[in-house]
Amino acid sequence: MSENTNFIHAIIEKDLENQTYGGRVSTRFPPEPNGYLHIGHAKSICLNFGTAQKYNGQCNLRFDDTNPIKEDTEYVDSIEADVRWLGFKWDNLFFASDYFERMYDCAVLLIKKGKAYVCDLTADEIRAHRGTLTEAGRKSPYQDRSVAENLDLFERMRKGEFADGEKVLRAKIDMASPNINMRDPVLYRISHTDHHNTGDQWCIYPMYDYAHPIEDAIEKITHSICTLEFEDHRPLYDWVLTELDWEQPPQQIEFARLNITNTVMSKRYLKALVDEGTVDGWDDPRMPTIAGLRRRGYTPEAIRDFCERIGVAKSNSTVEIGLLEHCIREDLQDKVESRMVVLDPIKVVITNYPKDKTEYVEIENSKDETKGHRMVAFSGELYVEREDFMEVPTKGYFRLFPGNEVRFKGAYFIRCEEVINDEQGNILELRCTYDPETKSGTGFEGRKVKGTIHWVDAKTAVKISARAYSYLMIEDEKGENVMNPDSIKTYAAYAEPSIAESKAEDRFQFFRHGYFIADAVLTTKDSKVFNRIVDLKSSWKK
RNA sequence: UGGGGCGUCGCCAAGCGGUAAGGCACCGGAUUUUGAUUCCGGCAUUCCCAGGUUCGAUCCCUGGCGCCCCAGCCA
Repeated sequence: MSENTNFIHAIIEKDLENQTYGGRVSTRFPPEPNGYLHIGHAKSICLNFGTAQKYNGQCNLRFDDTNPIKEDTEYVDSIEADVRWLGFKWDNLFFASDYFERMYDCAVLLIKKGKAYVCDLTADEIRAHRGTLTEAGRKSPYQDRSVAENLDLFERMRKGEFADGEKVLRAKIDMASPNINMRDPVLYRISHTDHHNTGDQWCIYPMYDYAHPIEDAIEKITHSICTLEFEDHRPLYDWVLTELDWEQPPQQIEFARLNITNTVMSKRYLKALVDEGTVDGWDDPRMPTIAGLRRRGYTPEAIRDFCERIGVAKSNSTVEIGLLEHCIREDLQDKVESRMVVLDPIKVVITNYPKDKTEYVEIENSKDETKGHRMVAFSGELYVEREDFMEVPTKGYFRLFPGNEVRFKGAYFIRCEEVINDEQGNILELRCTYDPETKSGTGFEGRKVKGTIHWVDAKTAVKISARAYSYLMIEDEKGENVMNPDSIKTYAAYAEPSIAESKAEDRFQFFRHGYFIADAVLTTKDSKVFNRIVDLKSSWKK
């Protein structure tokens, strides 16, 4: 699959060479089901599944559902669908919550070893005892409880004898550690909350730092790949597995999470956009979610290619959104057909074309000859793109302007003879003439024109409401991402009739507008000039 | 001046002591029935800075500087 290698592959190859895990490679993608997956997760998905594939290993999809307050089955369903859509198959699907009993047993073991204790301090008190970045913490007054008492208390915690926040189970490590994560971290908290998977079976839930290494170990994961912010947690990850005497413990490896210009990746922020109704939902085409990108017309291939190109390293970086756009253009380039759509129309009347006549001209569906041709209606009344005409051309402009002749794609040379304006000077229509000699395909060589433009026949065109999407976020003067007030634009557009026959997943290329898919659509050729995505959904579907 | 990371072209990113890959962007030029695509060509004497070791350093050492992360009973 991938040609590129990264530092994680290097670690794995060394482990393979040393037979660290008996030649096994096993990874996992462990999302918490508290939101939809976004492009940042795609990087992790491609890394984990891709790495497993590369070394003939295994990769599990595991829901890290240890905090019932934030989790929901809606999210697990969407996550499964998105991973599958991206083109990956998990070897096993697990829920961290399925290991709760086993985790409980491990906690009991730690207590028996004198490595964990029940603490009655309140959250605030624990914080106060933890010390600061530069000062050591103080030990909890409950740190020296007997094993028997801890065992009893922990069991009663599980039985529901205490209220939320009344007690926690803590690891007994080192309150003076320069690494704050090692200052007797909380292992279990009490939360009388129903869990999406275990219902009301539990009222104590394990913390990430305690649960994750056990989850990995149970699944015999060899390389537990996560993001940079967990680097400081690694000593705790290792501590848990060491105290539990796990053989061939997995190793945690961290990489830099993905940042993209003009894009906010924070799940908290994205959820707020959805909850406040700022966007239509998690799958709004402007969202950086997998579901949003899918509606916007992105293909799994393009997203995977993007993840391959950005690489994997440990330095914080921000990839330009242009690279993602390049990937979708390149992918669609040779697998999609072209259609003519005029987003912002100007009427063109061809004065010397026979009244009431309609002829059909042949236009190729793609540069790829195997995709065939179609017949498109052409008559004396047409629409062309407003930006394909300039009443007063700038230097170098070679599309339509008074006195200039251009080719109408697949049809004739057309010359603009006259501009009809209203009192305000707005262009109402263009009076043009055509030259019958110049019909496409006849081999006319008499003269050349510099420009070719697309058009749509006025009588047969279907009227569509096209939605054009721009970036959801833009940078302000300080370089901070802020909401783009013009992230969406609607056009009363015209399209050739064949568009109306396309299906929800069909994608097309619009001349000079980029690409679109039926249910959403498209990205543009040049994001600086034609930065739009067209959503045809609302219009032609009904 | 607690600890953990990171600093190679505008943006990503290889490189791991032997004399700076690749991609995106950008700039030329050729083809072109859409100023697109395709196609050729250009684009870091230099790797955060300063010393040192070495025949030789982006890679090793020392000292600076800059940026990111950590004080949730979130993940």
